[in-house]
Amino acid sequence: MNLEDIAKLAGVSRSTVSRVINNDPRVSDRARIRVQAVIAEHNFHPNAAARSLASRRTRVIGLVIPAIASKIFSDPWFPIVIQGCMDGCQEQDLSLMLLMESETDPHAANRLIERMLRGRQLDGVVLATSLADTTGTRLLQESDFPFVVIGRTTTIDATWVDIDNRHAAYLATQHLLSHNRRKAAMLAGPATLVSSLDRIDGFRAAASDAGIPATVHDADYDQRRAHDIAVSLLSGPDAPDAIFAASDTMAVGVIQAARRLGIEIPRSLGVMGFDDIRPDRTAALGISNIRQPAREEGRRAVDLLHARIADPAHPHQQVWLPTELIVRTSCGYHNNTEAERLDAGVERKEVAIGNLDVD
Amino acid sequence: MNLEDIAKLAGVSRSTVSRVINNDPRVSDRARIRVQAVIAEHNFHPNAAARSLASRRTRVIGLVIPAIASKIFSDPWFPIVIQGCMDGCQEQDLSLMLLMESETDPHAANRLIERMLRGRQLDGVVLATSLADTTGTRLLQESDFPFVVIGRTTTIDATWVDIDNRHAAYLATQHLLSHNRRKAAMLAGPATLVSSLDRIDGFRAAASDAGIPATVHDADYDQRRAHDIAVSLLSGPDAPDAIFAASDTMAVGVIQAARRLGIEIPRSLGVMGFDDIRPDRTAALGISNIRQPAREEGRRAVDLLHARIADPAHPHQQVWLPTELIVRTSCGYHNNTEAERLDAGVERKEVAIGNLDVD
DNA sequence: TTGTACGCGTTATCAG
DNA sequence: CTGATAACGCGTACAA
Repeated sequence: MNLEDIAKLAGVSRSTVSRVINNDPRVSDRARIRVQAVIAEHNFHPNAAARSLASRRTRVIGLVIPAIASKIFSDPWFPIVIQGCMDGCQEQDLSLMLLMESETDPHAANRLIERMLRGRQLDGVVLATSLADTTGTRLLQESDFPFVVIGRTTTIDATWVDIDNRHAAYLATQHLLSHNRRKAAMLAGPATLVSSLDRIDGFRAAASDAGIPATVHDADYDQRRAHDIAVSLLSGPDAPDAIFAASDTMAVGVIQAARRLGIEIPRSLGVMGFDDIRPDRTAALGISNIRQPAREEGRRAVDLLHARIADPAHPHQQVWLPTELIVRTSCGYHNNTEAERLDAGVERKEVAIGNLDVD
Repeated sequence: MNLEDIAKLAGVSRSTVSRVINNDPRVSDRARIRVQAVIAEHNFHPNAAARSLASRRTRVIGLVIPAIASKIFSDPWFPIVIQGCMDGCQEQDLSLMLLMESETDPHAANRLIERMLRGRQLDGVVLATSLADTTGTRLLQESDFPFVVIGRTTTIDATWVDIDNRHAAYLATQHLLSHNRRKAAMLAGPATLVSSLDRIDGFRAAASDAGIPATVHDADYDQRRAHDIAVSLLSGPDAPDAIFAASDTMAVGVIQAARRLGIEIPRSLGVMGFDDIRPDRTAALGISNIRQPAREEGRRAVDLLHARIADPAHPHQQVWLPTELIVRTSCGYHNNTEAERLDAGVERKEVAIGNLDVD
């Protein structure tokens, strides 16, 4: 069943049917109604391939997941971003294709992308995370292929959506150090991500402004590595009494380490997290952190991409999404009101008692 | 740039170029080499839409995520399955499209799928989880549209890949009850999933065979709900001394509850989990559980689908993937060797017994 | 082994 | 507002 068949049944030409399907206003109500009836009756759906062959549009966009993110895949952030992208696609009536770099063969990714681009399978792509190394992005840019990055770009002009990681990390660190801490450490994500660098930046600036010595350690967004590094730091000489983990996952690792070593949180050690993707968990552990609108990041990225596909000549847009400092108890108790609520053991919204159940 | 252009440059006809691209053996080496050179030189990639319009194949498959799974999305199982599907696609040179049911509008999903099917965007779909209610699947079946389910089907004949949830749950429960327990409870996933029902089945059978009273409670794969239910059970009269959580996430909720109530694990309470997607976490908490090959489930599903697309007439295939009982410490200490290792605080490998190789 | 010619199902252009 | 008709880029019988 195709346009021609529908046209015959409705007693009109193929063109008219096409116009009805594409909501072209130049159709009489009479014809439109007849055609719509036939379409509904036969549950007709136009052939996508023929459509995109003729229109040069596929209404499919890709979500490119860098190999590094495949670790992050087990991190809660990523699935939520996917969900956000799907939200956006649903709103814009687009389809979402998943493109993942192979962990083994780094070239496979570029070949895949190239095939997608030049084969015109996709109208555009969302890059799931902004990499410090933008050689991959260059290909897209030179081909004038529409793309949007989740995370700001540093070396090229592009359309992106991001949170202000530097500022957020600054505020987080400021809060972390607000209880007479002497020495700070940060467990950071991989330096290949712009977001990691920004968070490190914010941390360093805040520590410096507070006049507190600080060190940074790459824990690769891994709970276990965070745990191990924390154990090593906390049991070594001149141990830090404040640790900023660049993700909640890593913060949990720190808490596990503290427990193992019998270090009391927040009295002897302040811990700050990042993400708050699963508030139930972080709340249960009392982890103070920065809340990041992961789902909204995905949604907005798709929005921006859709706009960019519609008008590739439009200047690049940059969107900052807000974050929120969530104060719980892992950095210290902050006022009487809170302490009272805690003592009363009432249903604590964002406030948790010092009972740090390990994840 | 298209086939015609390449043909001209190579001094052959369009057909020959097409043959080269599709690895048709009926091409002279001389022509093949010339064509391949031109293709490489111009970095040519055939237009996907034109290809699928002519060949009636898209080389794209869909991964259908039921609305219920959107909660599961934050559960580690799901992202890993996606990864597995991508592995499979990479091997078979397919693309993966994500189809998610809307959480709000249940009909939107069917419309989406219908559009995909009848619009011939997809060669087939993988259904991410087997639902007890198969009305959605009927549509696919009646349309003779190739599909594979992750999770066995109960009311229809279909191709699927699954683990033996019932048997695994039976063994898990058996192990859980192997330390003089008096009363068992299970925190189950939603009854809309076949896997939930199977696990409940296995649990009930094992408890019954052991002559131990047992209750089942729906905790919806949610850590918080599991925690709350566990608190209520454990602080009520006639509290259970053995709890089987149908996911590790829920097991963590139980452990949190036990901690809060000062109940010692495993002495006063045995806890059993399921999944072992993140062995680092479960190992850190000492959770005994069933290990499920999530990534492999995704990969195999794609394999099966690919085969089914190639030969739709082939009888349905059913694949059982093996699980593994992972014994840690949350159900009790099992022998001196292990107890010693634990006391010595050495790195405990996991001890696996009853290795269930089914397949 | 190679080339010709037609068909795949739409969209888009243009004349009416 | 409507209907021919020409692309769109490729696969594939069929003929050579």
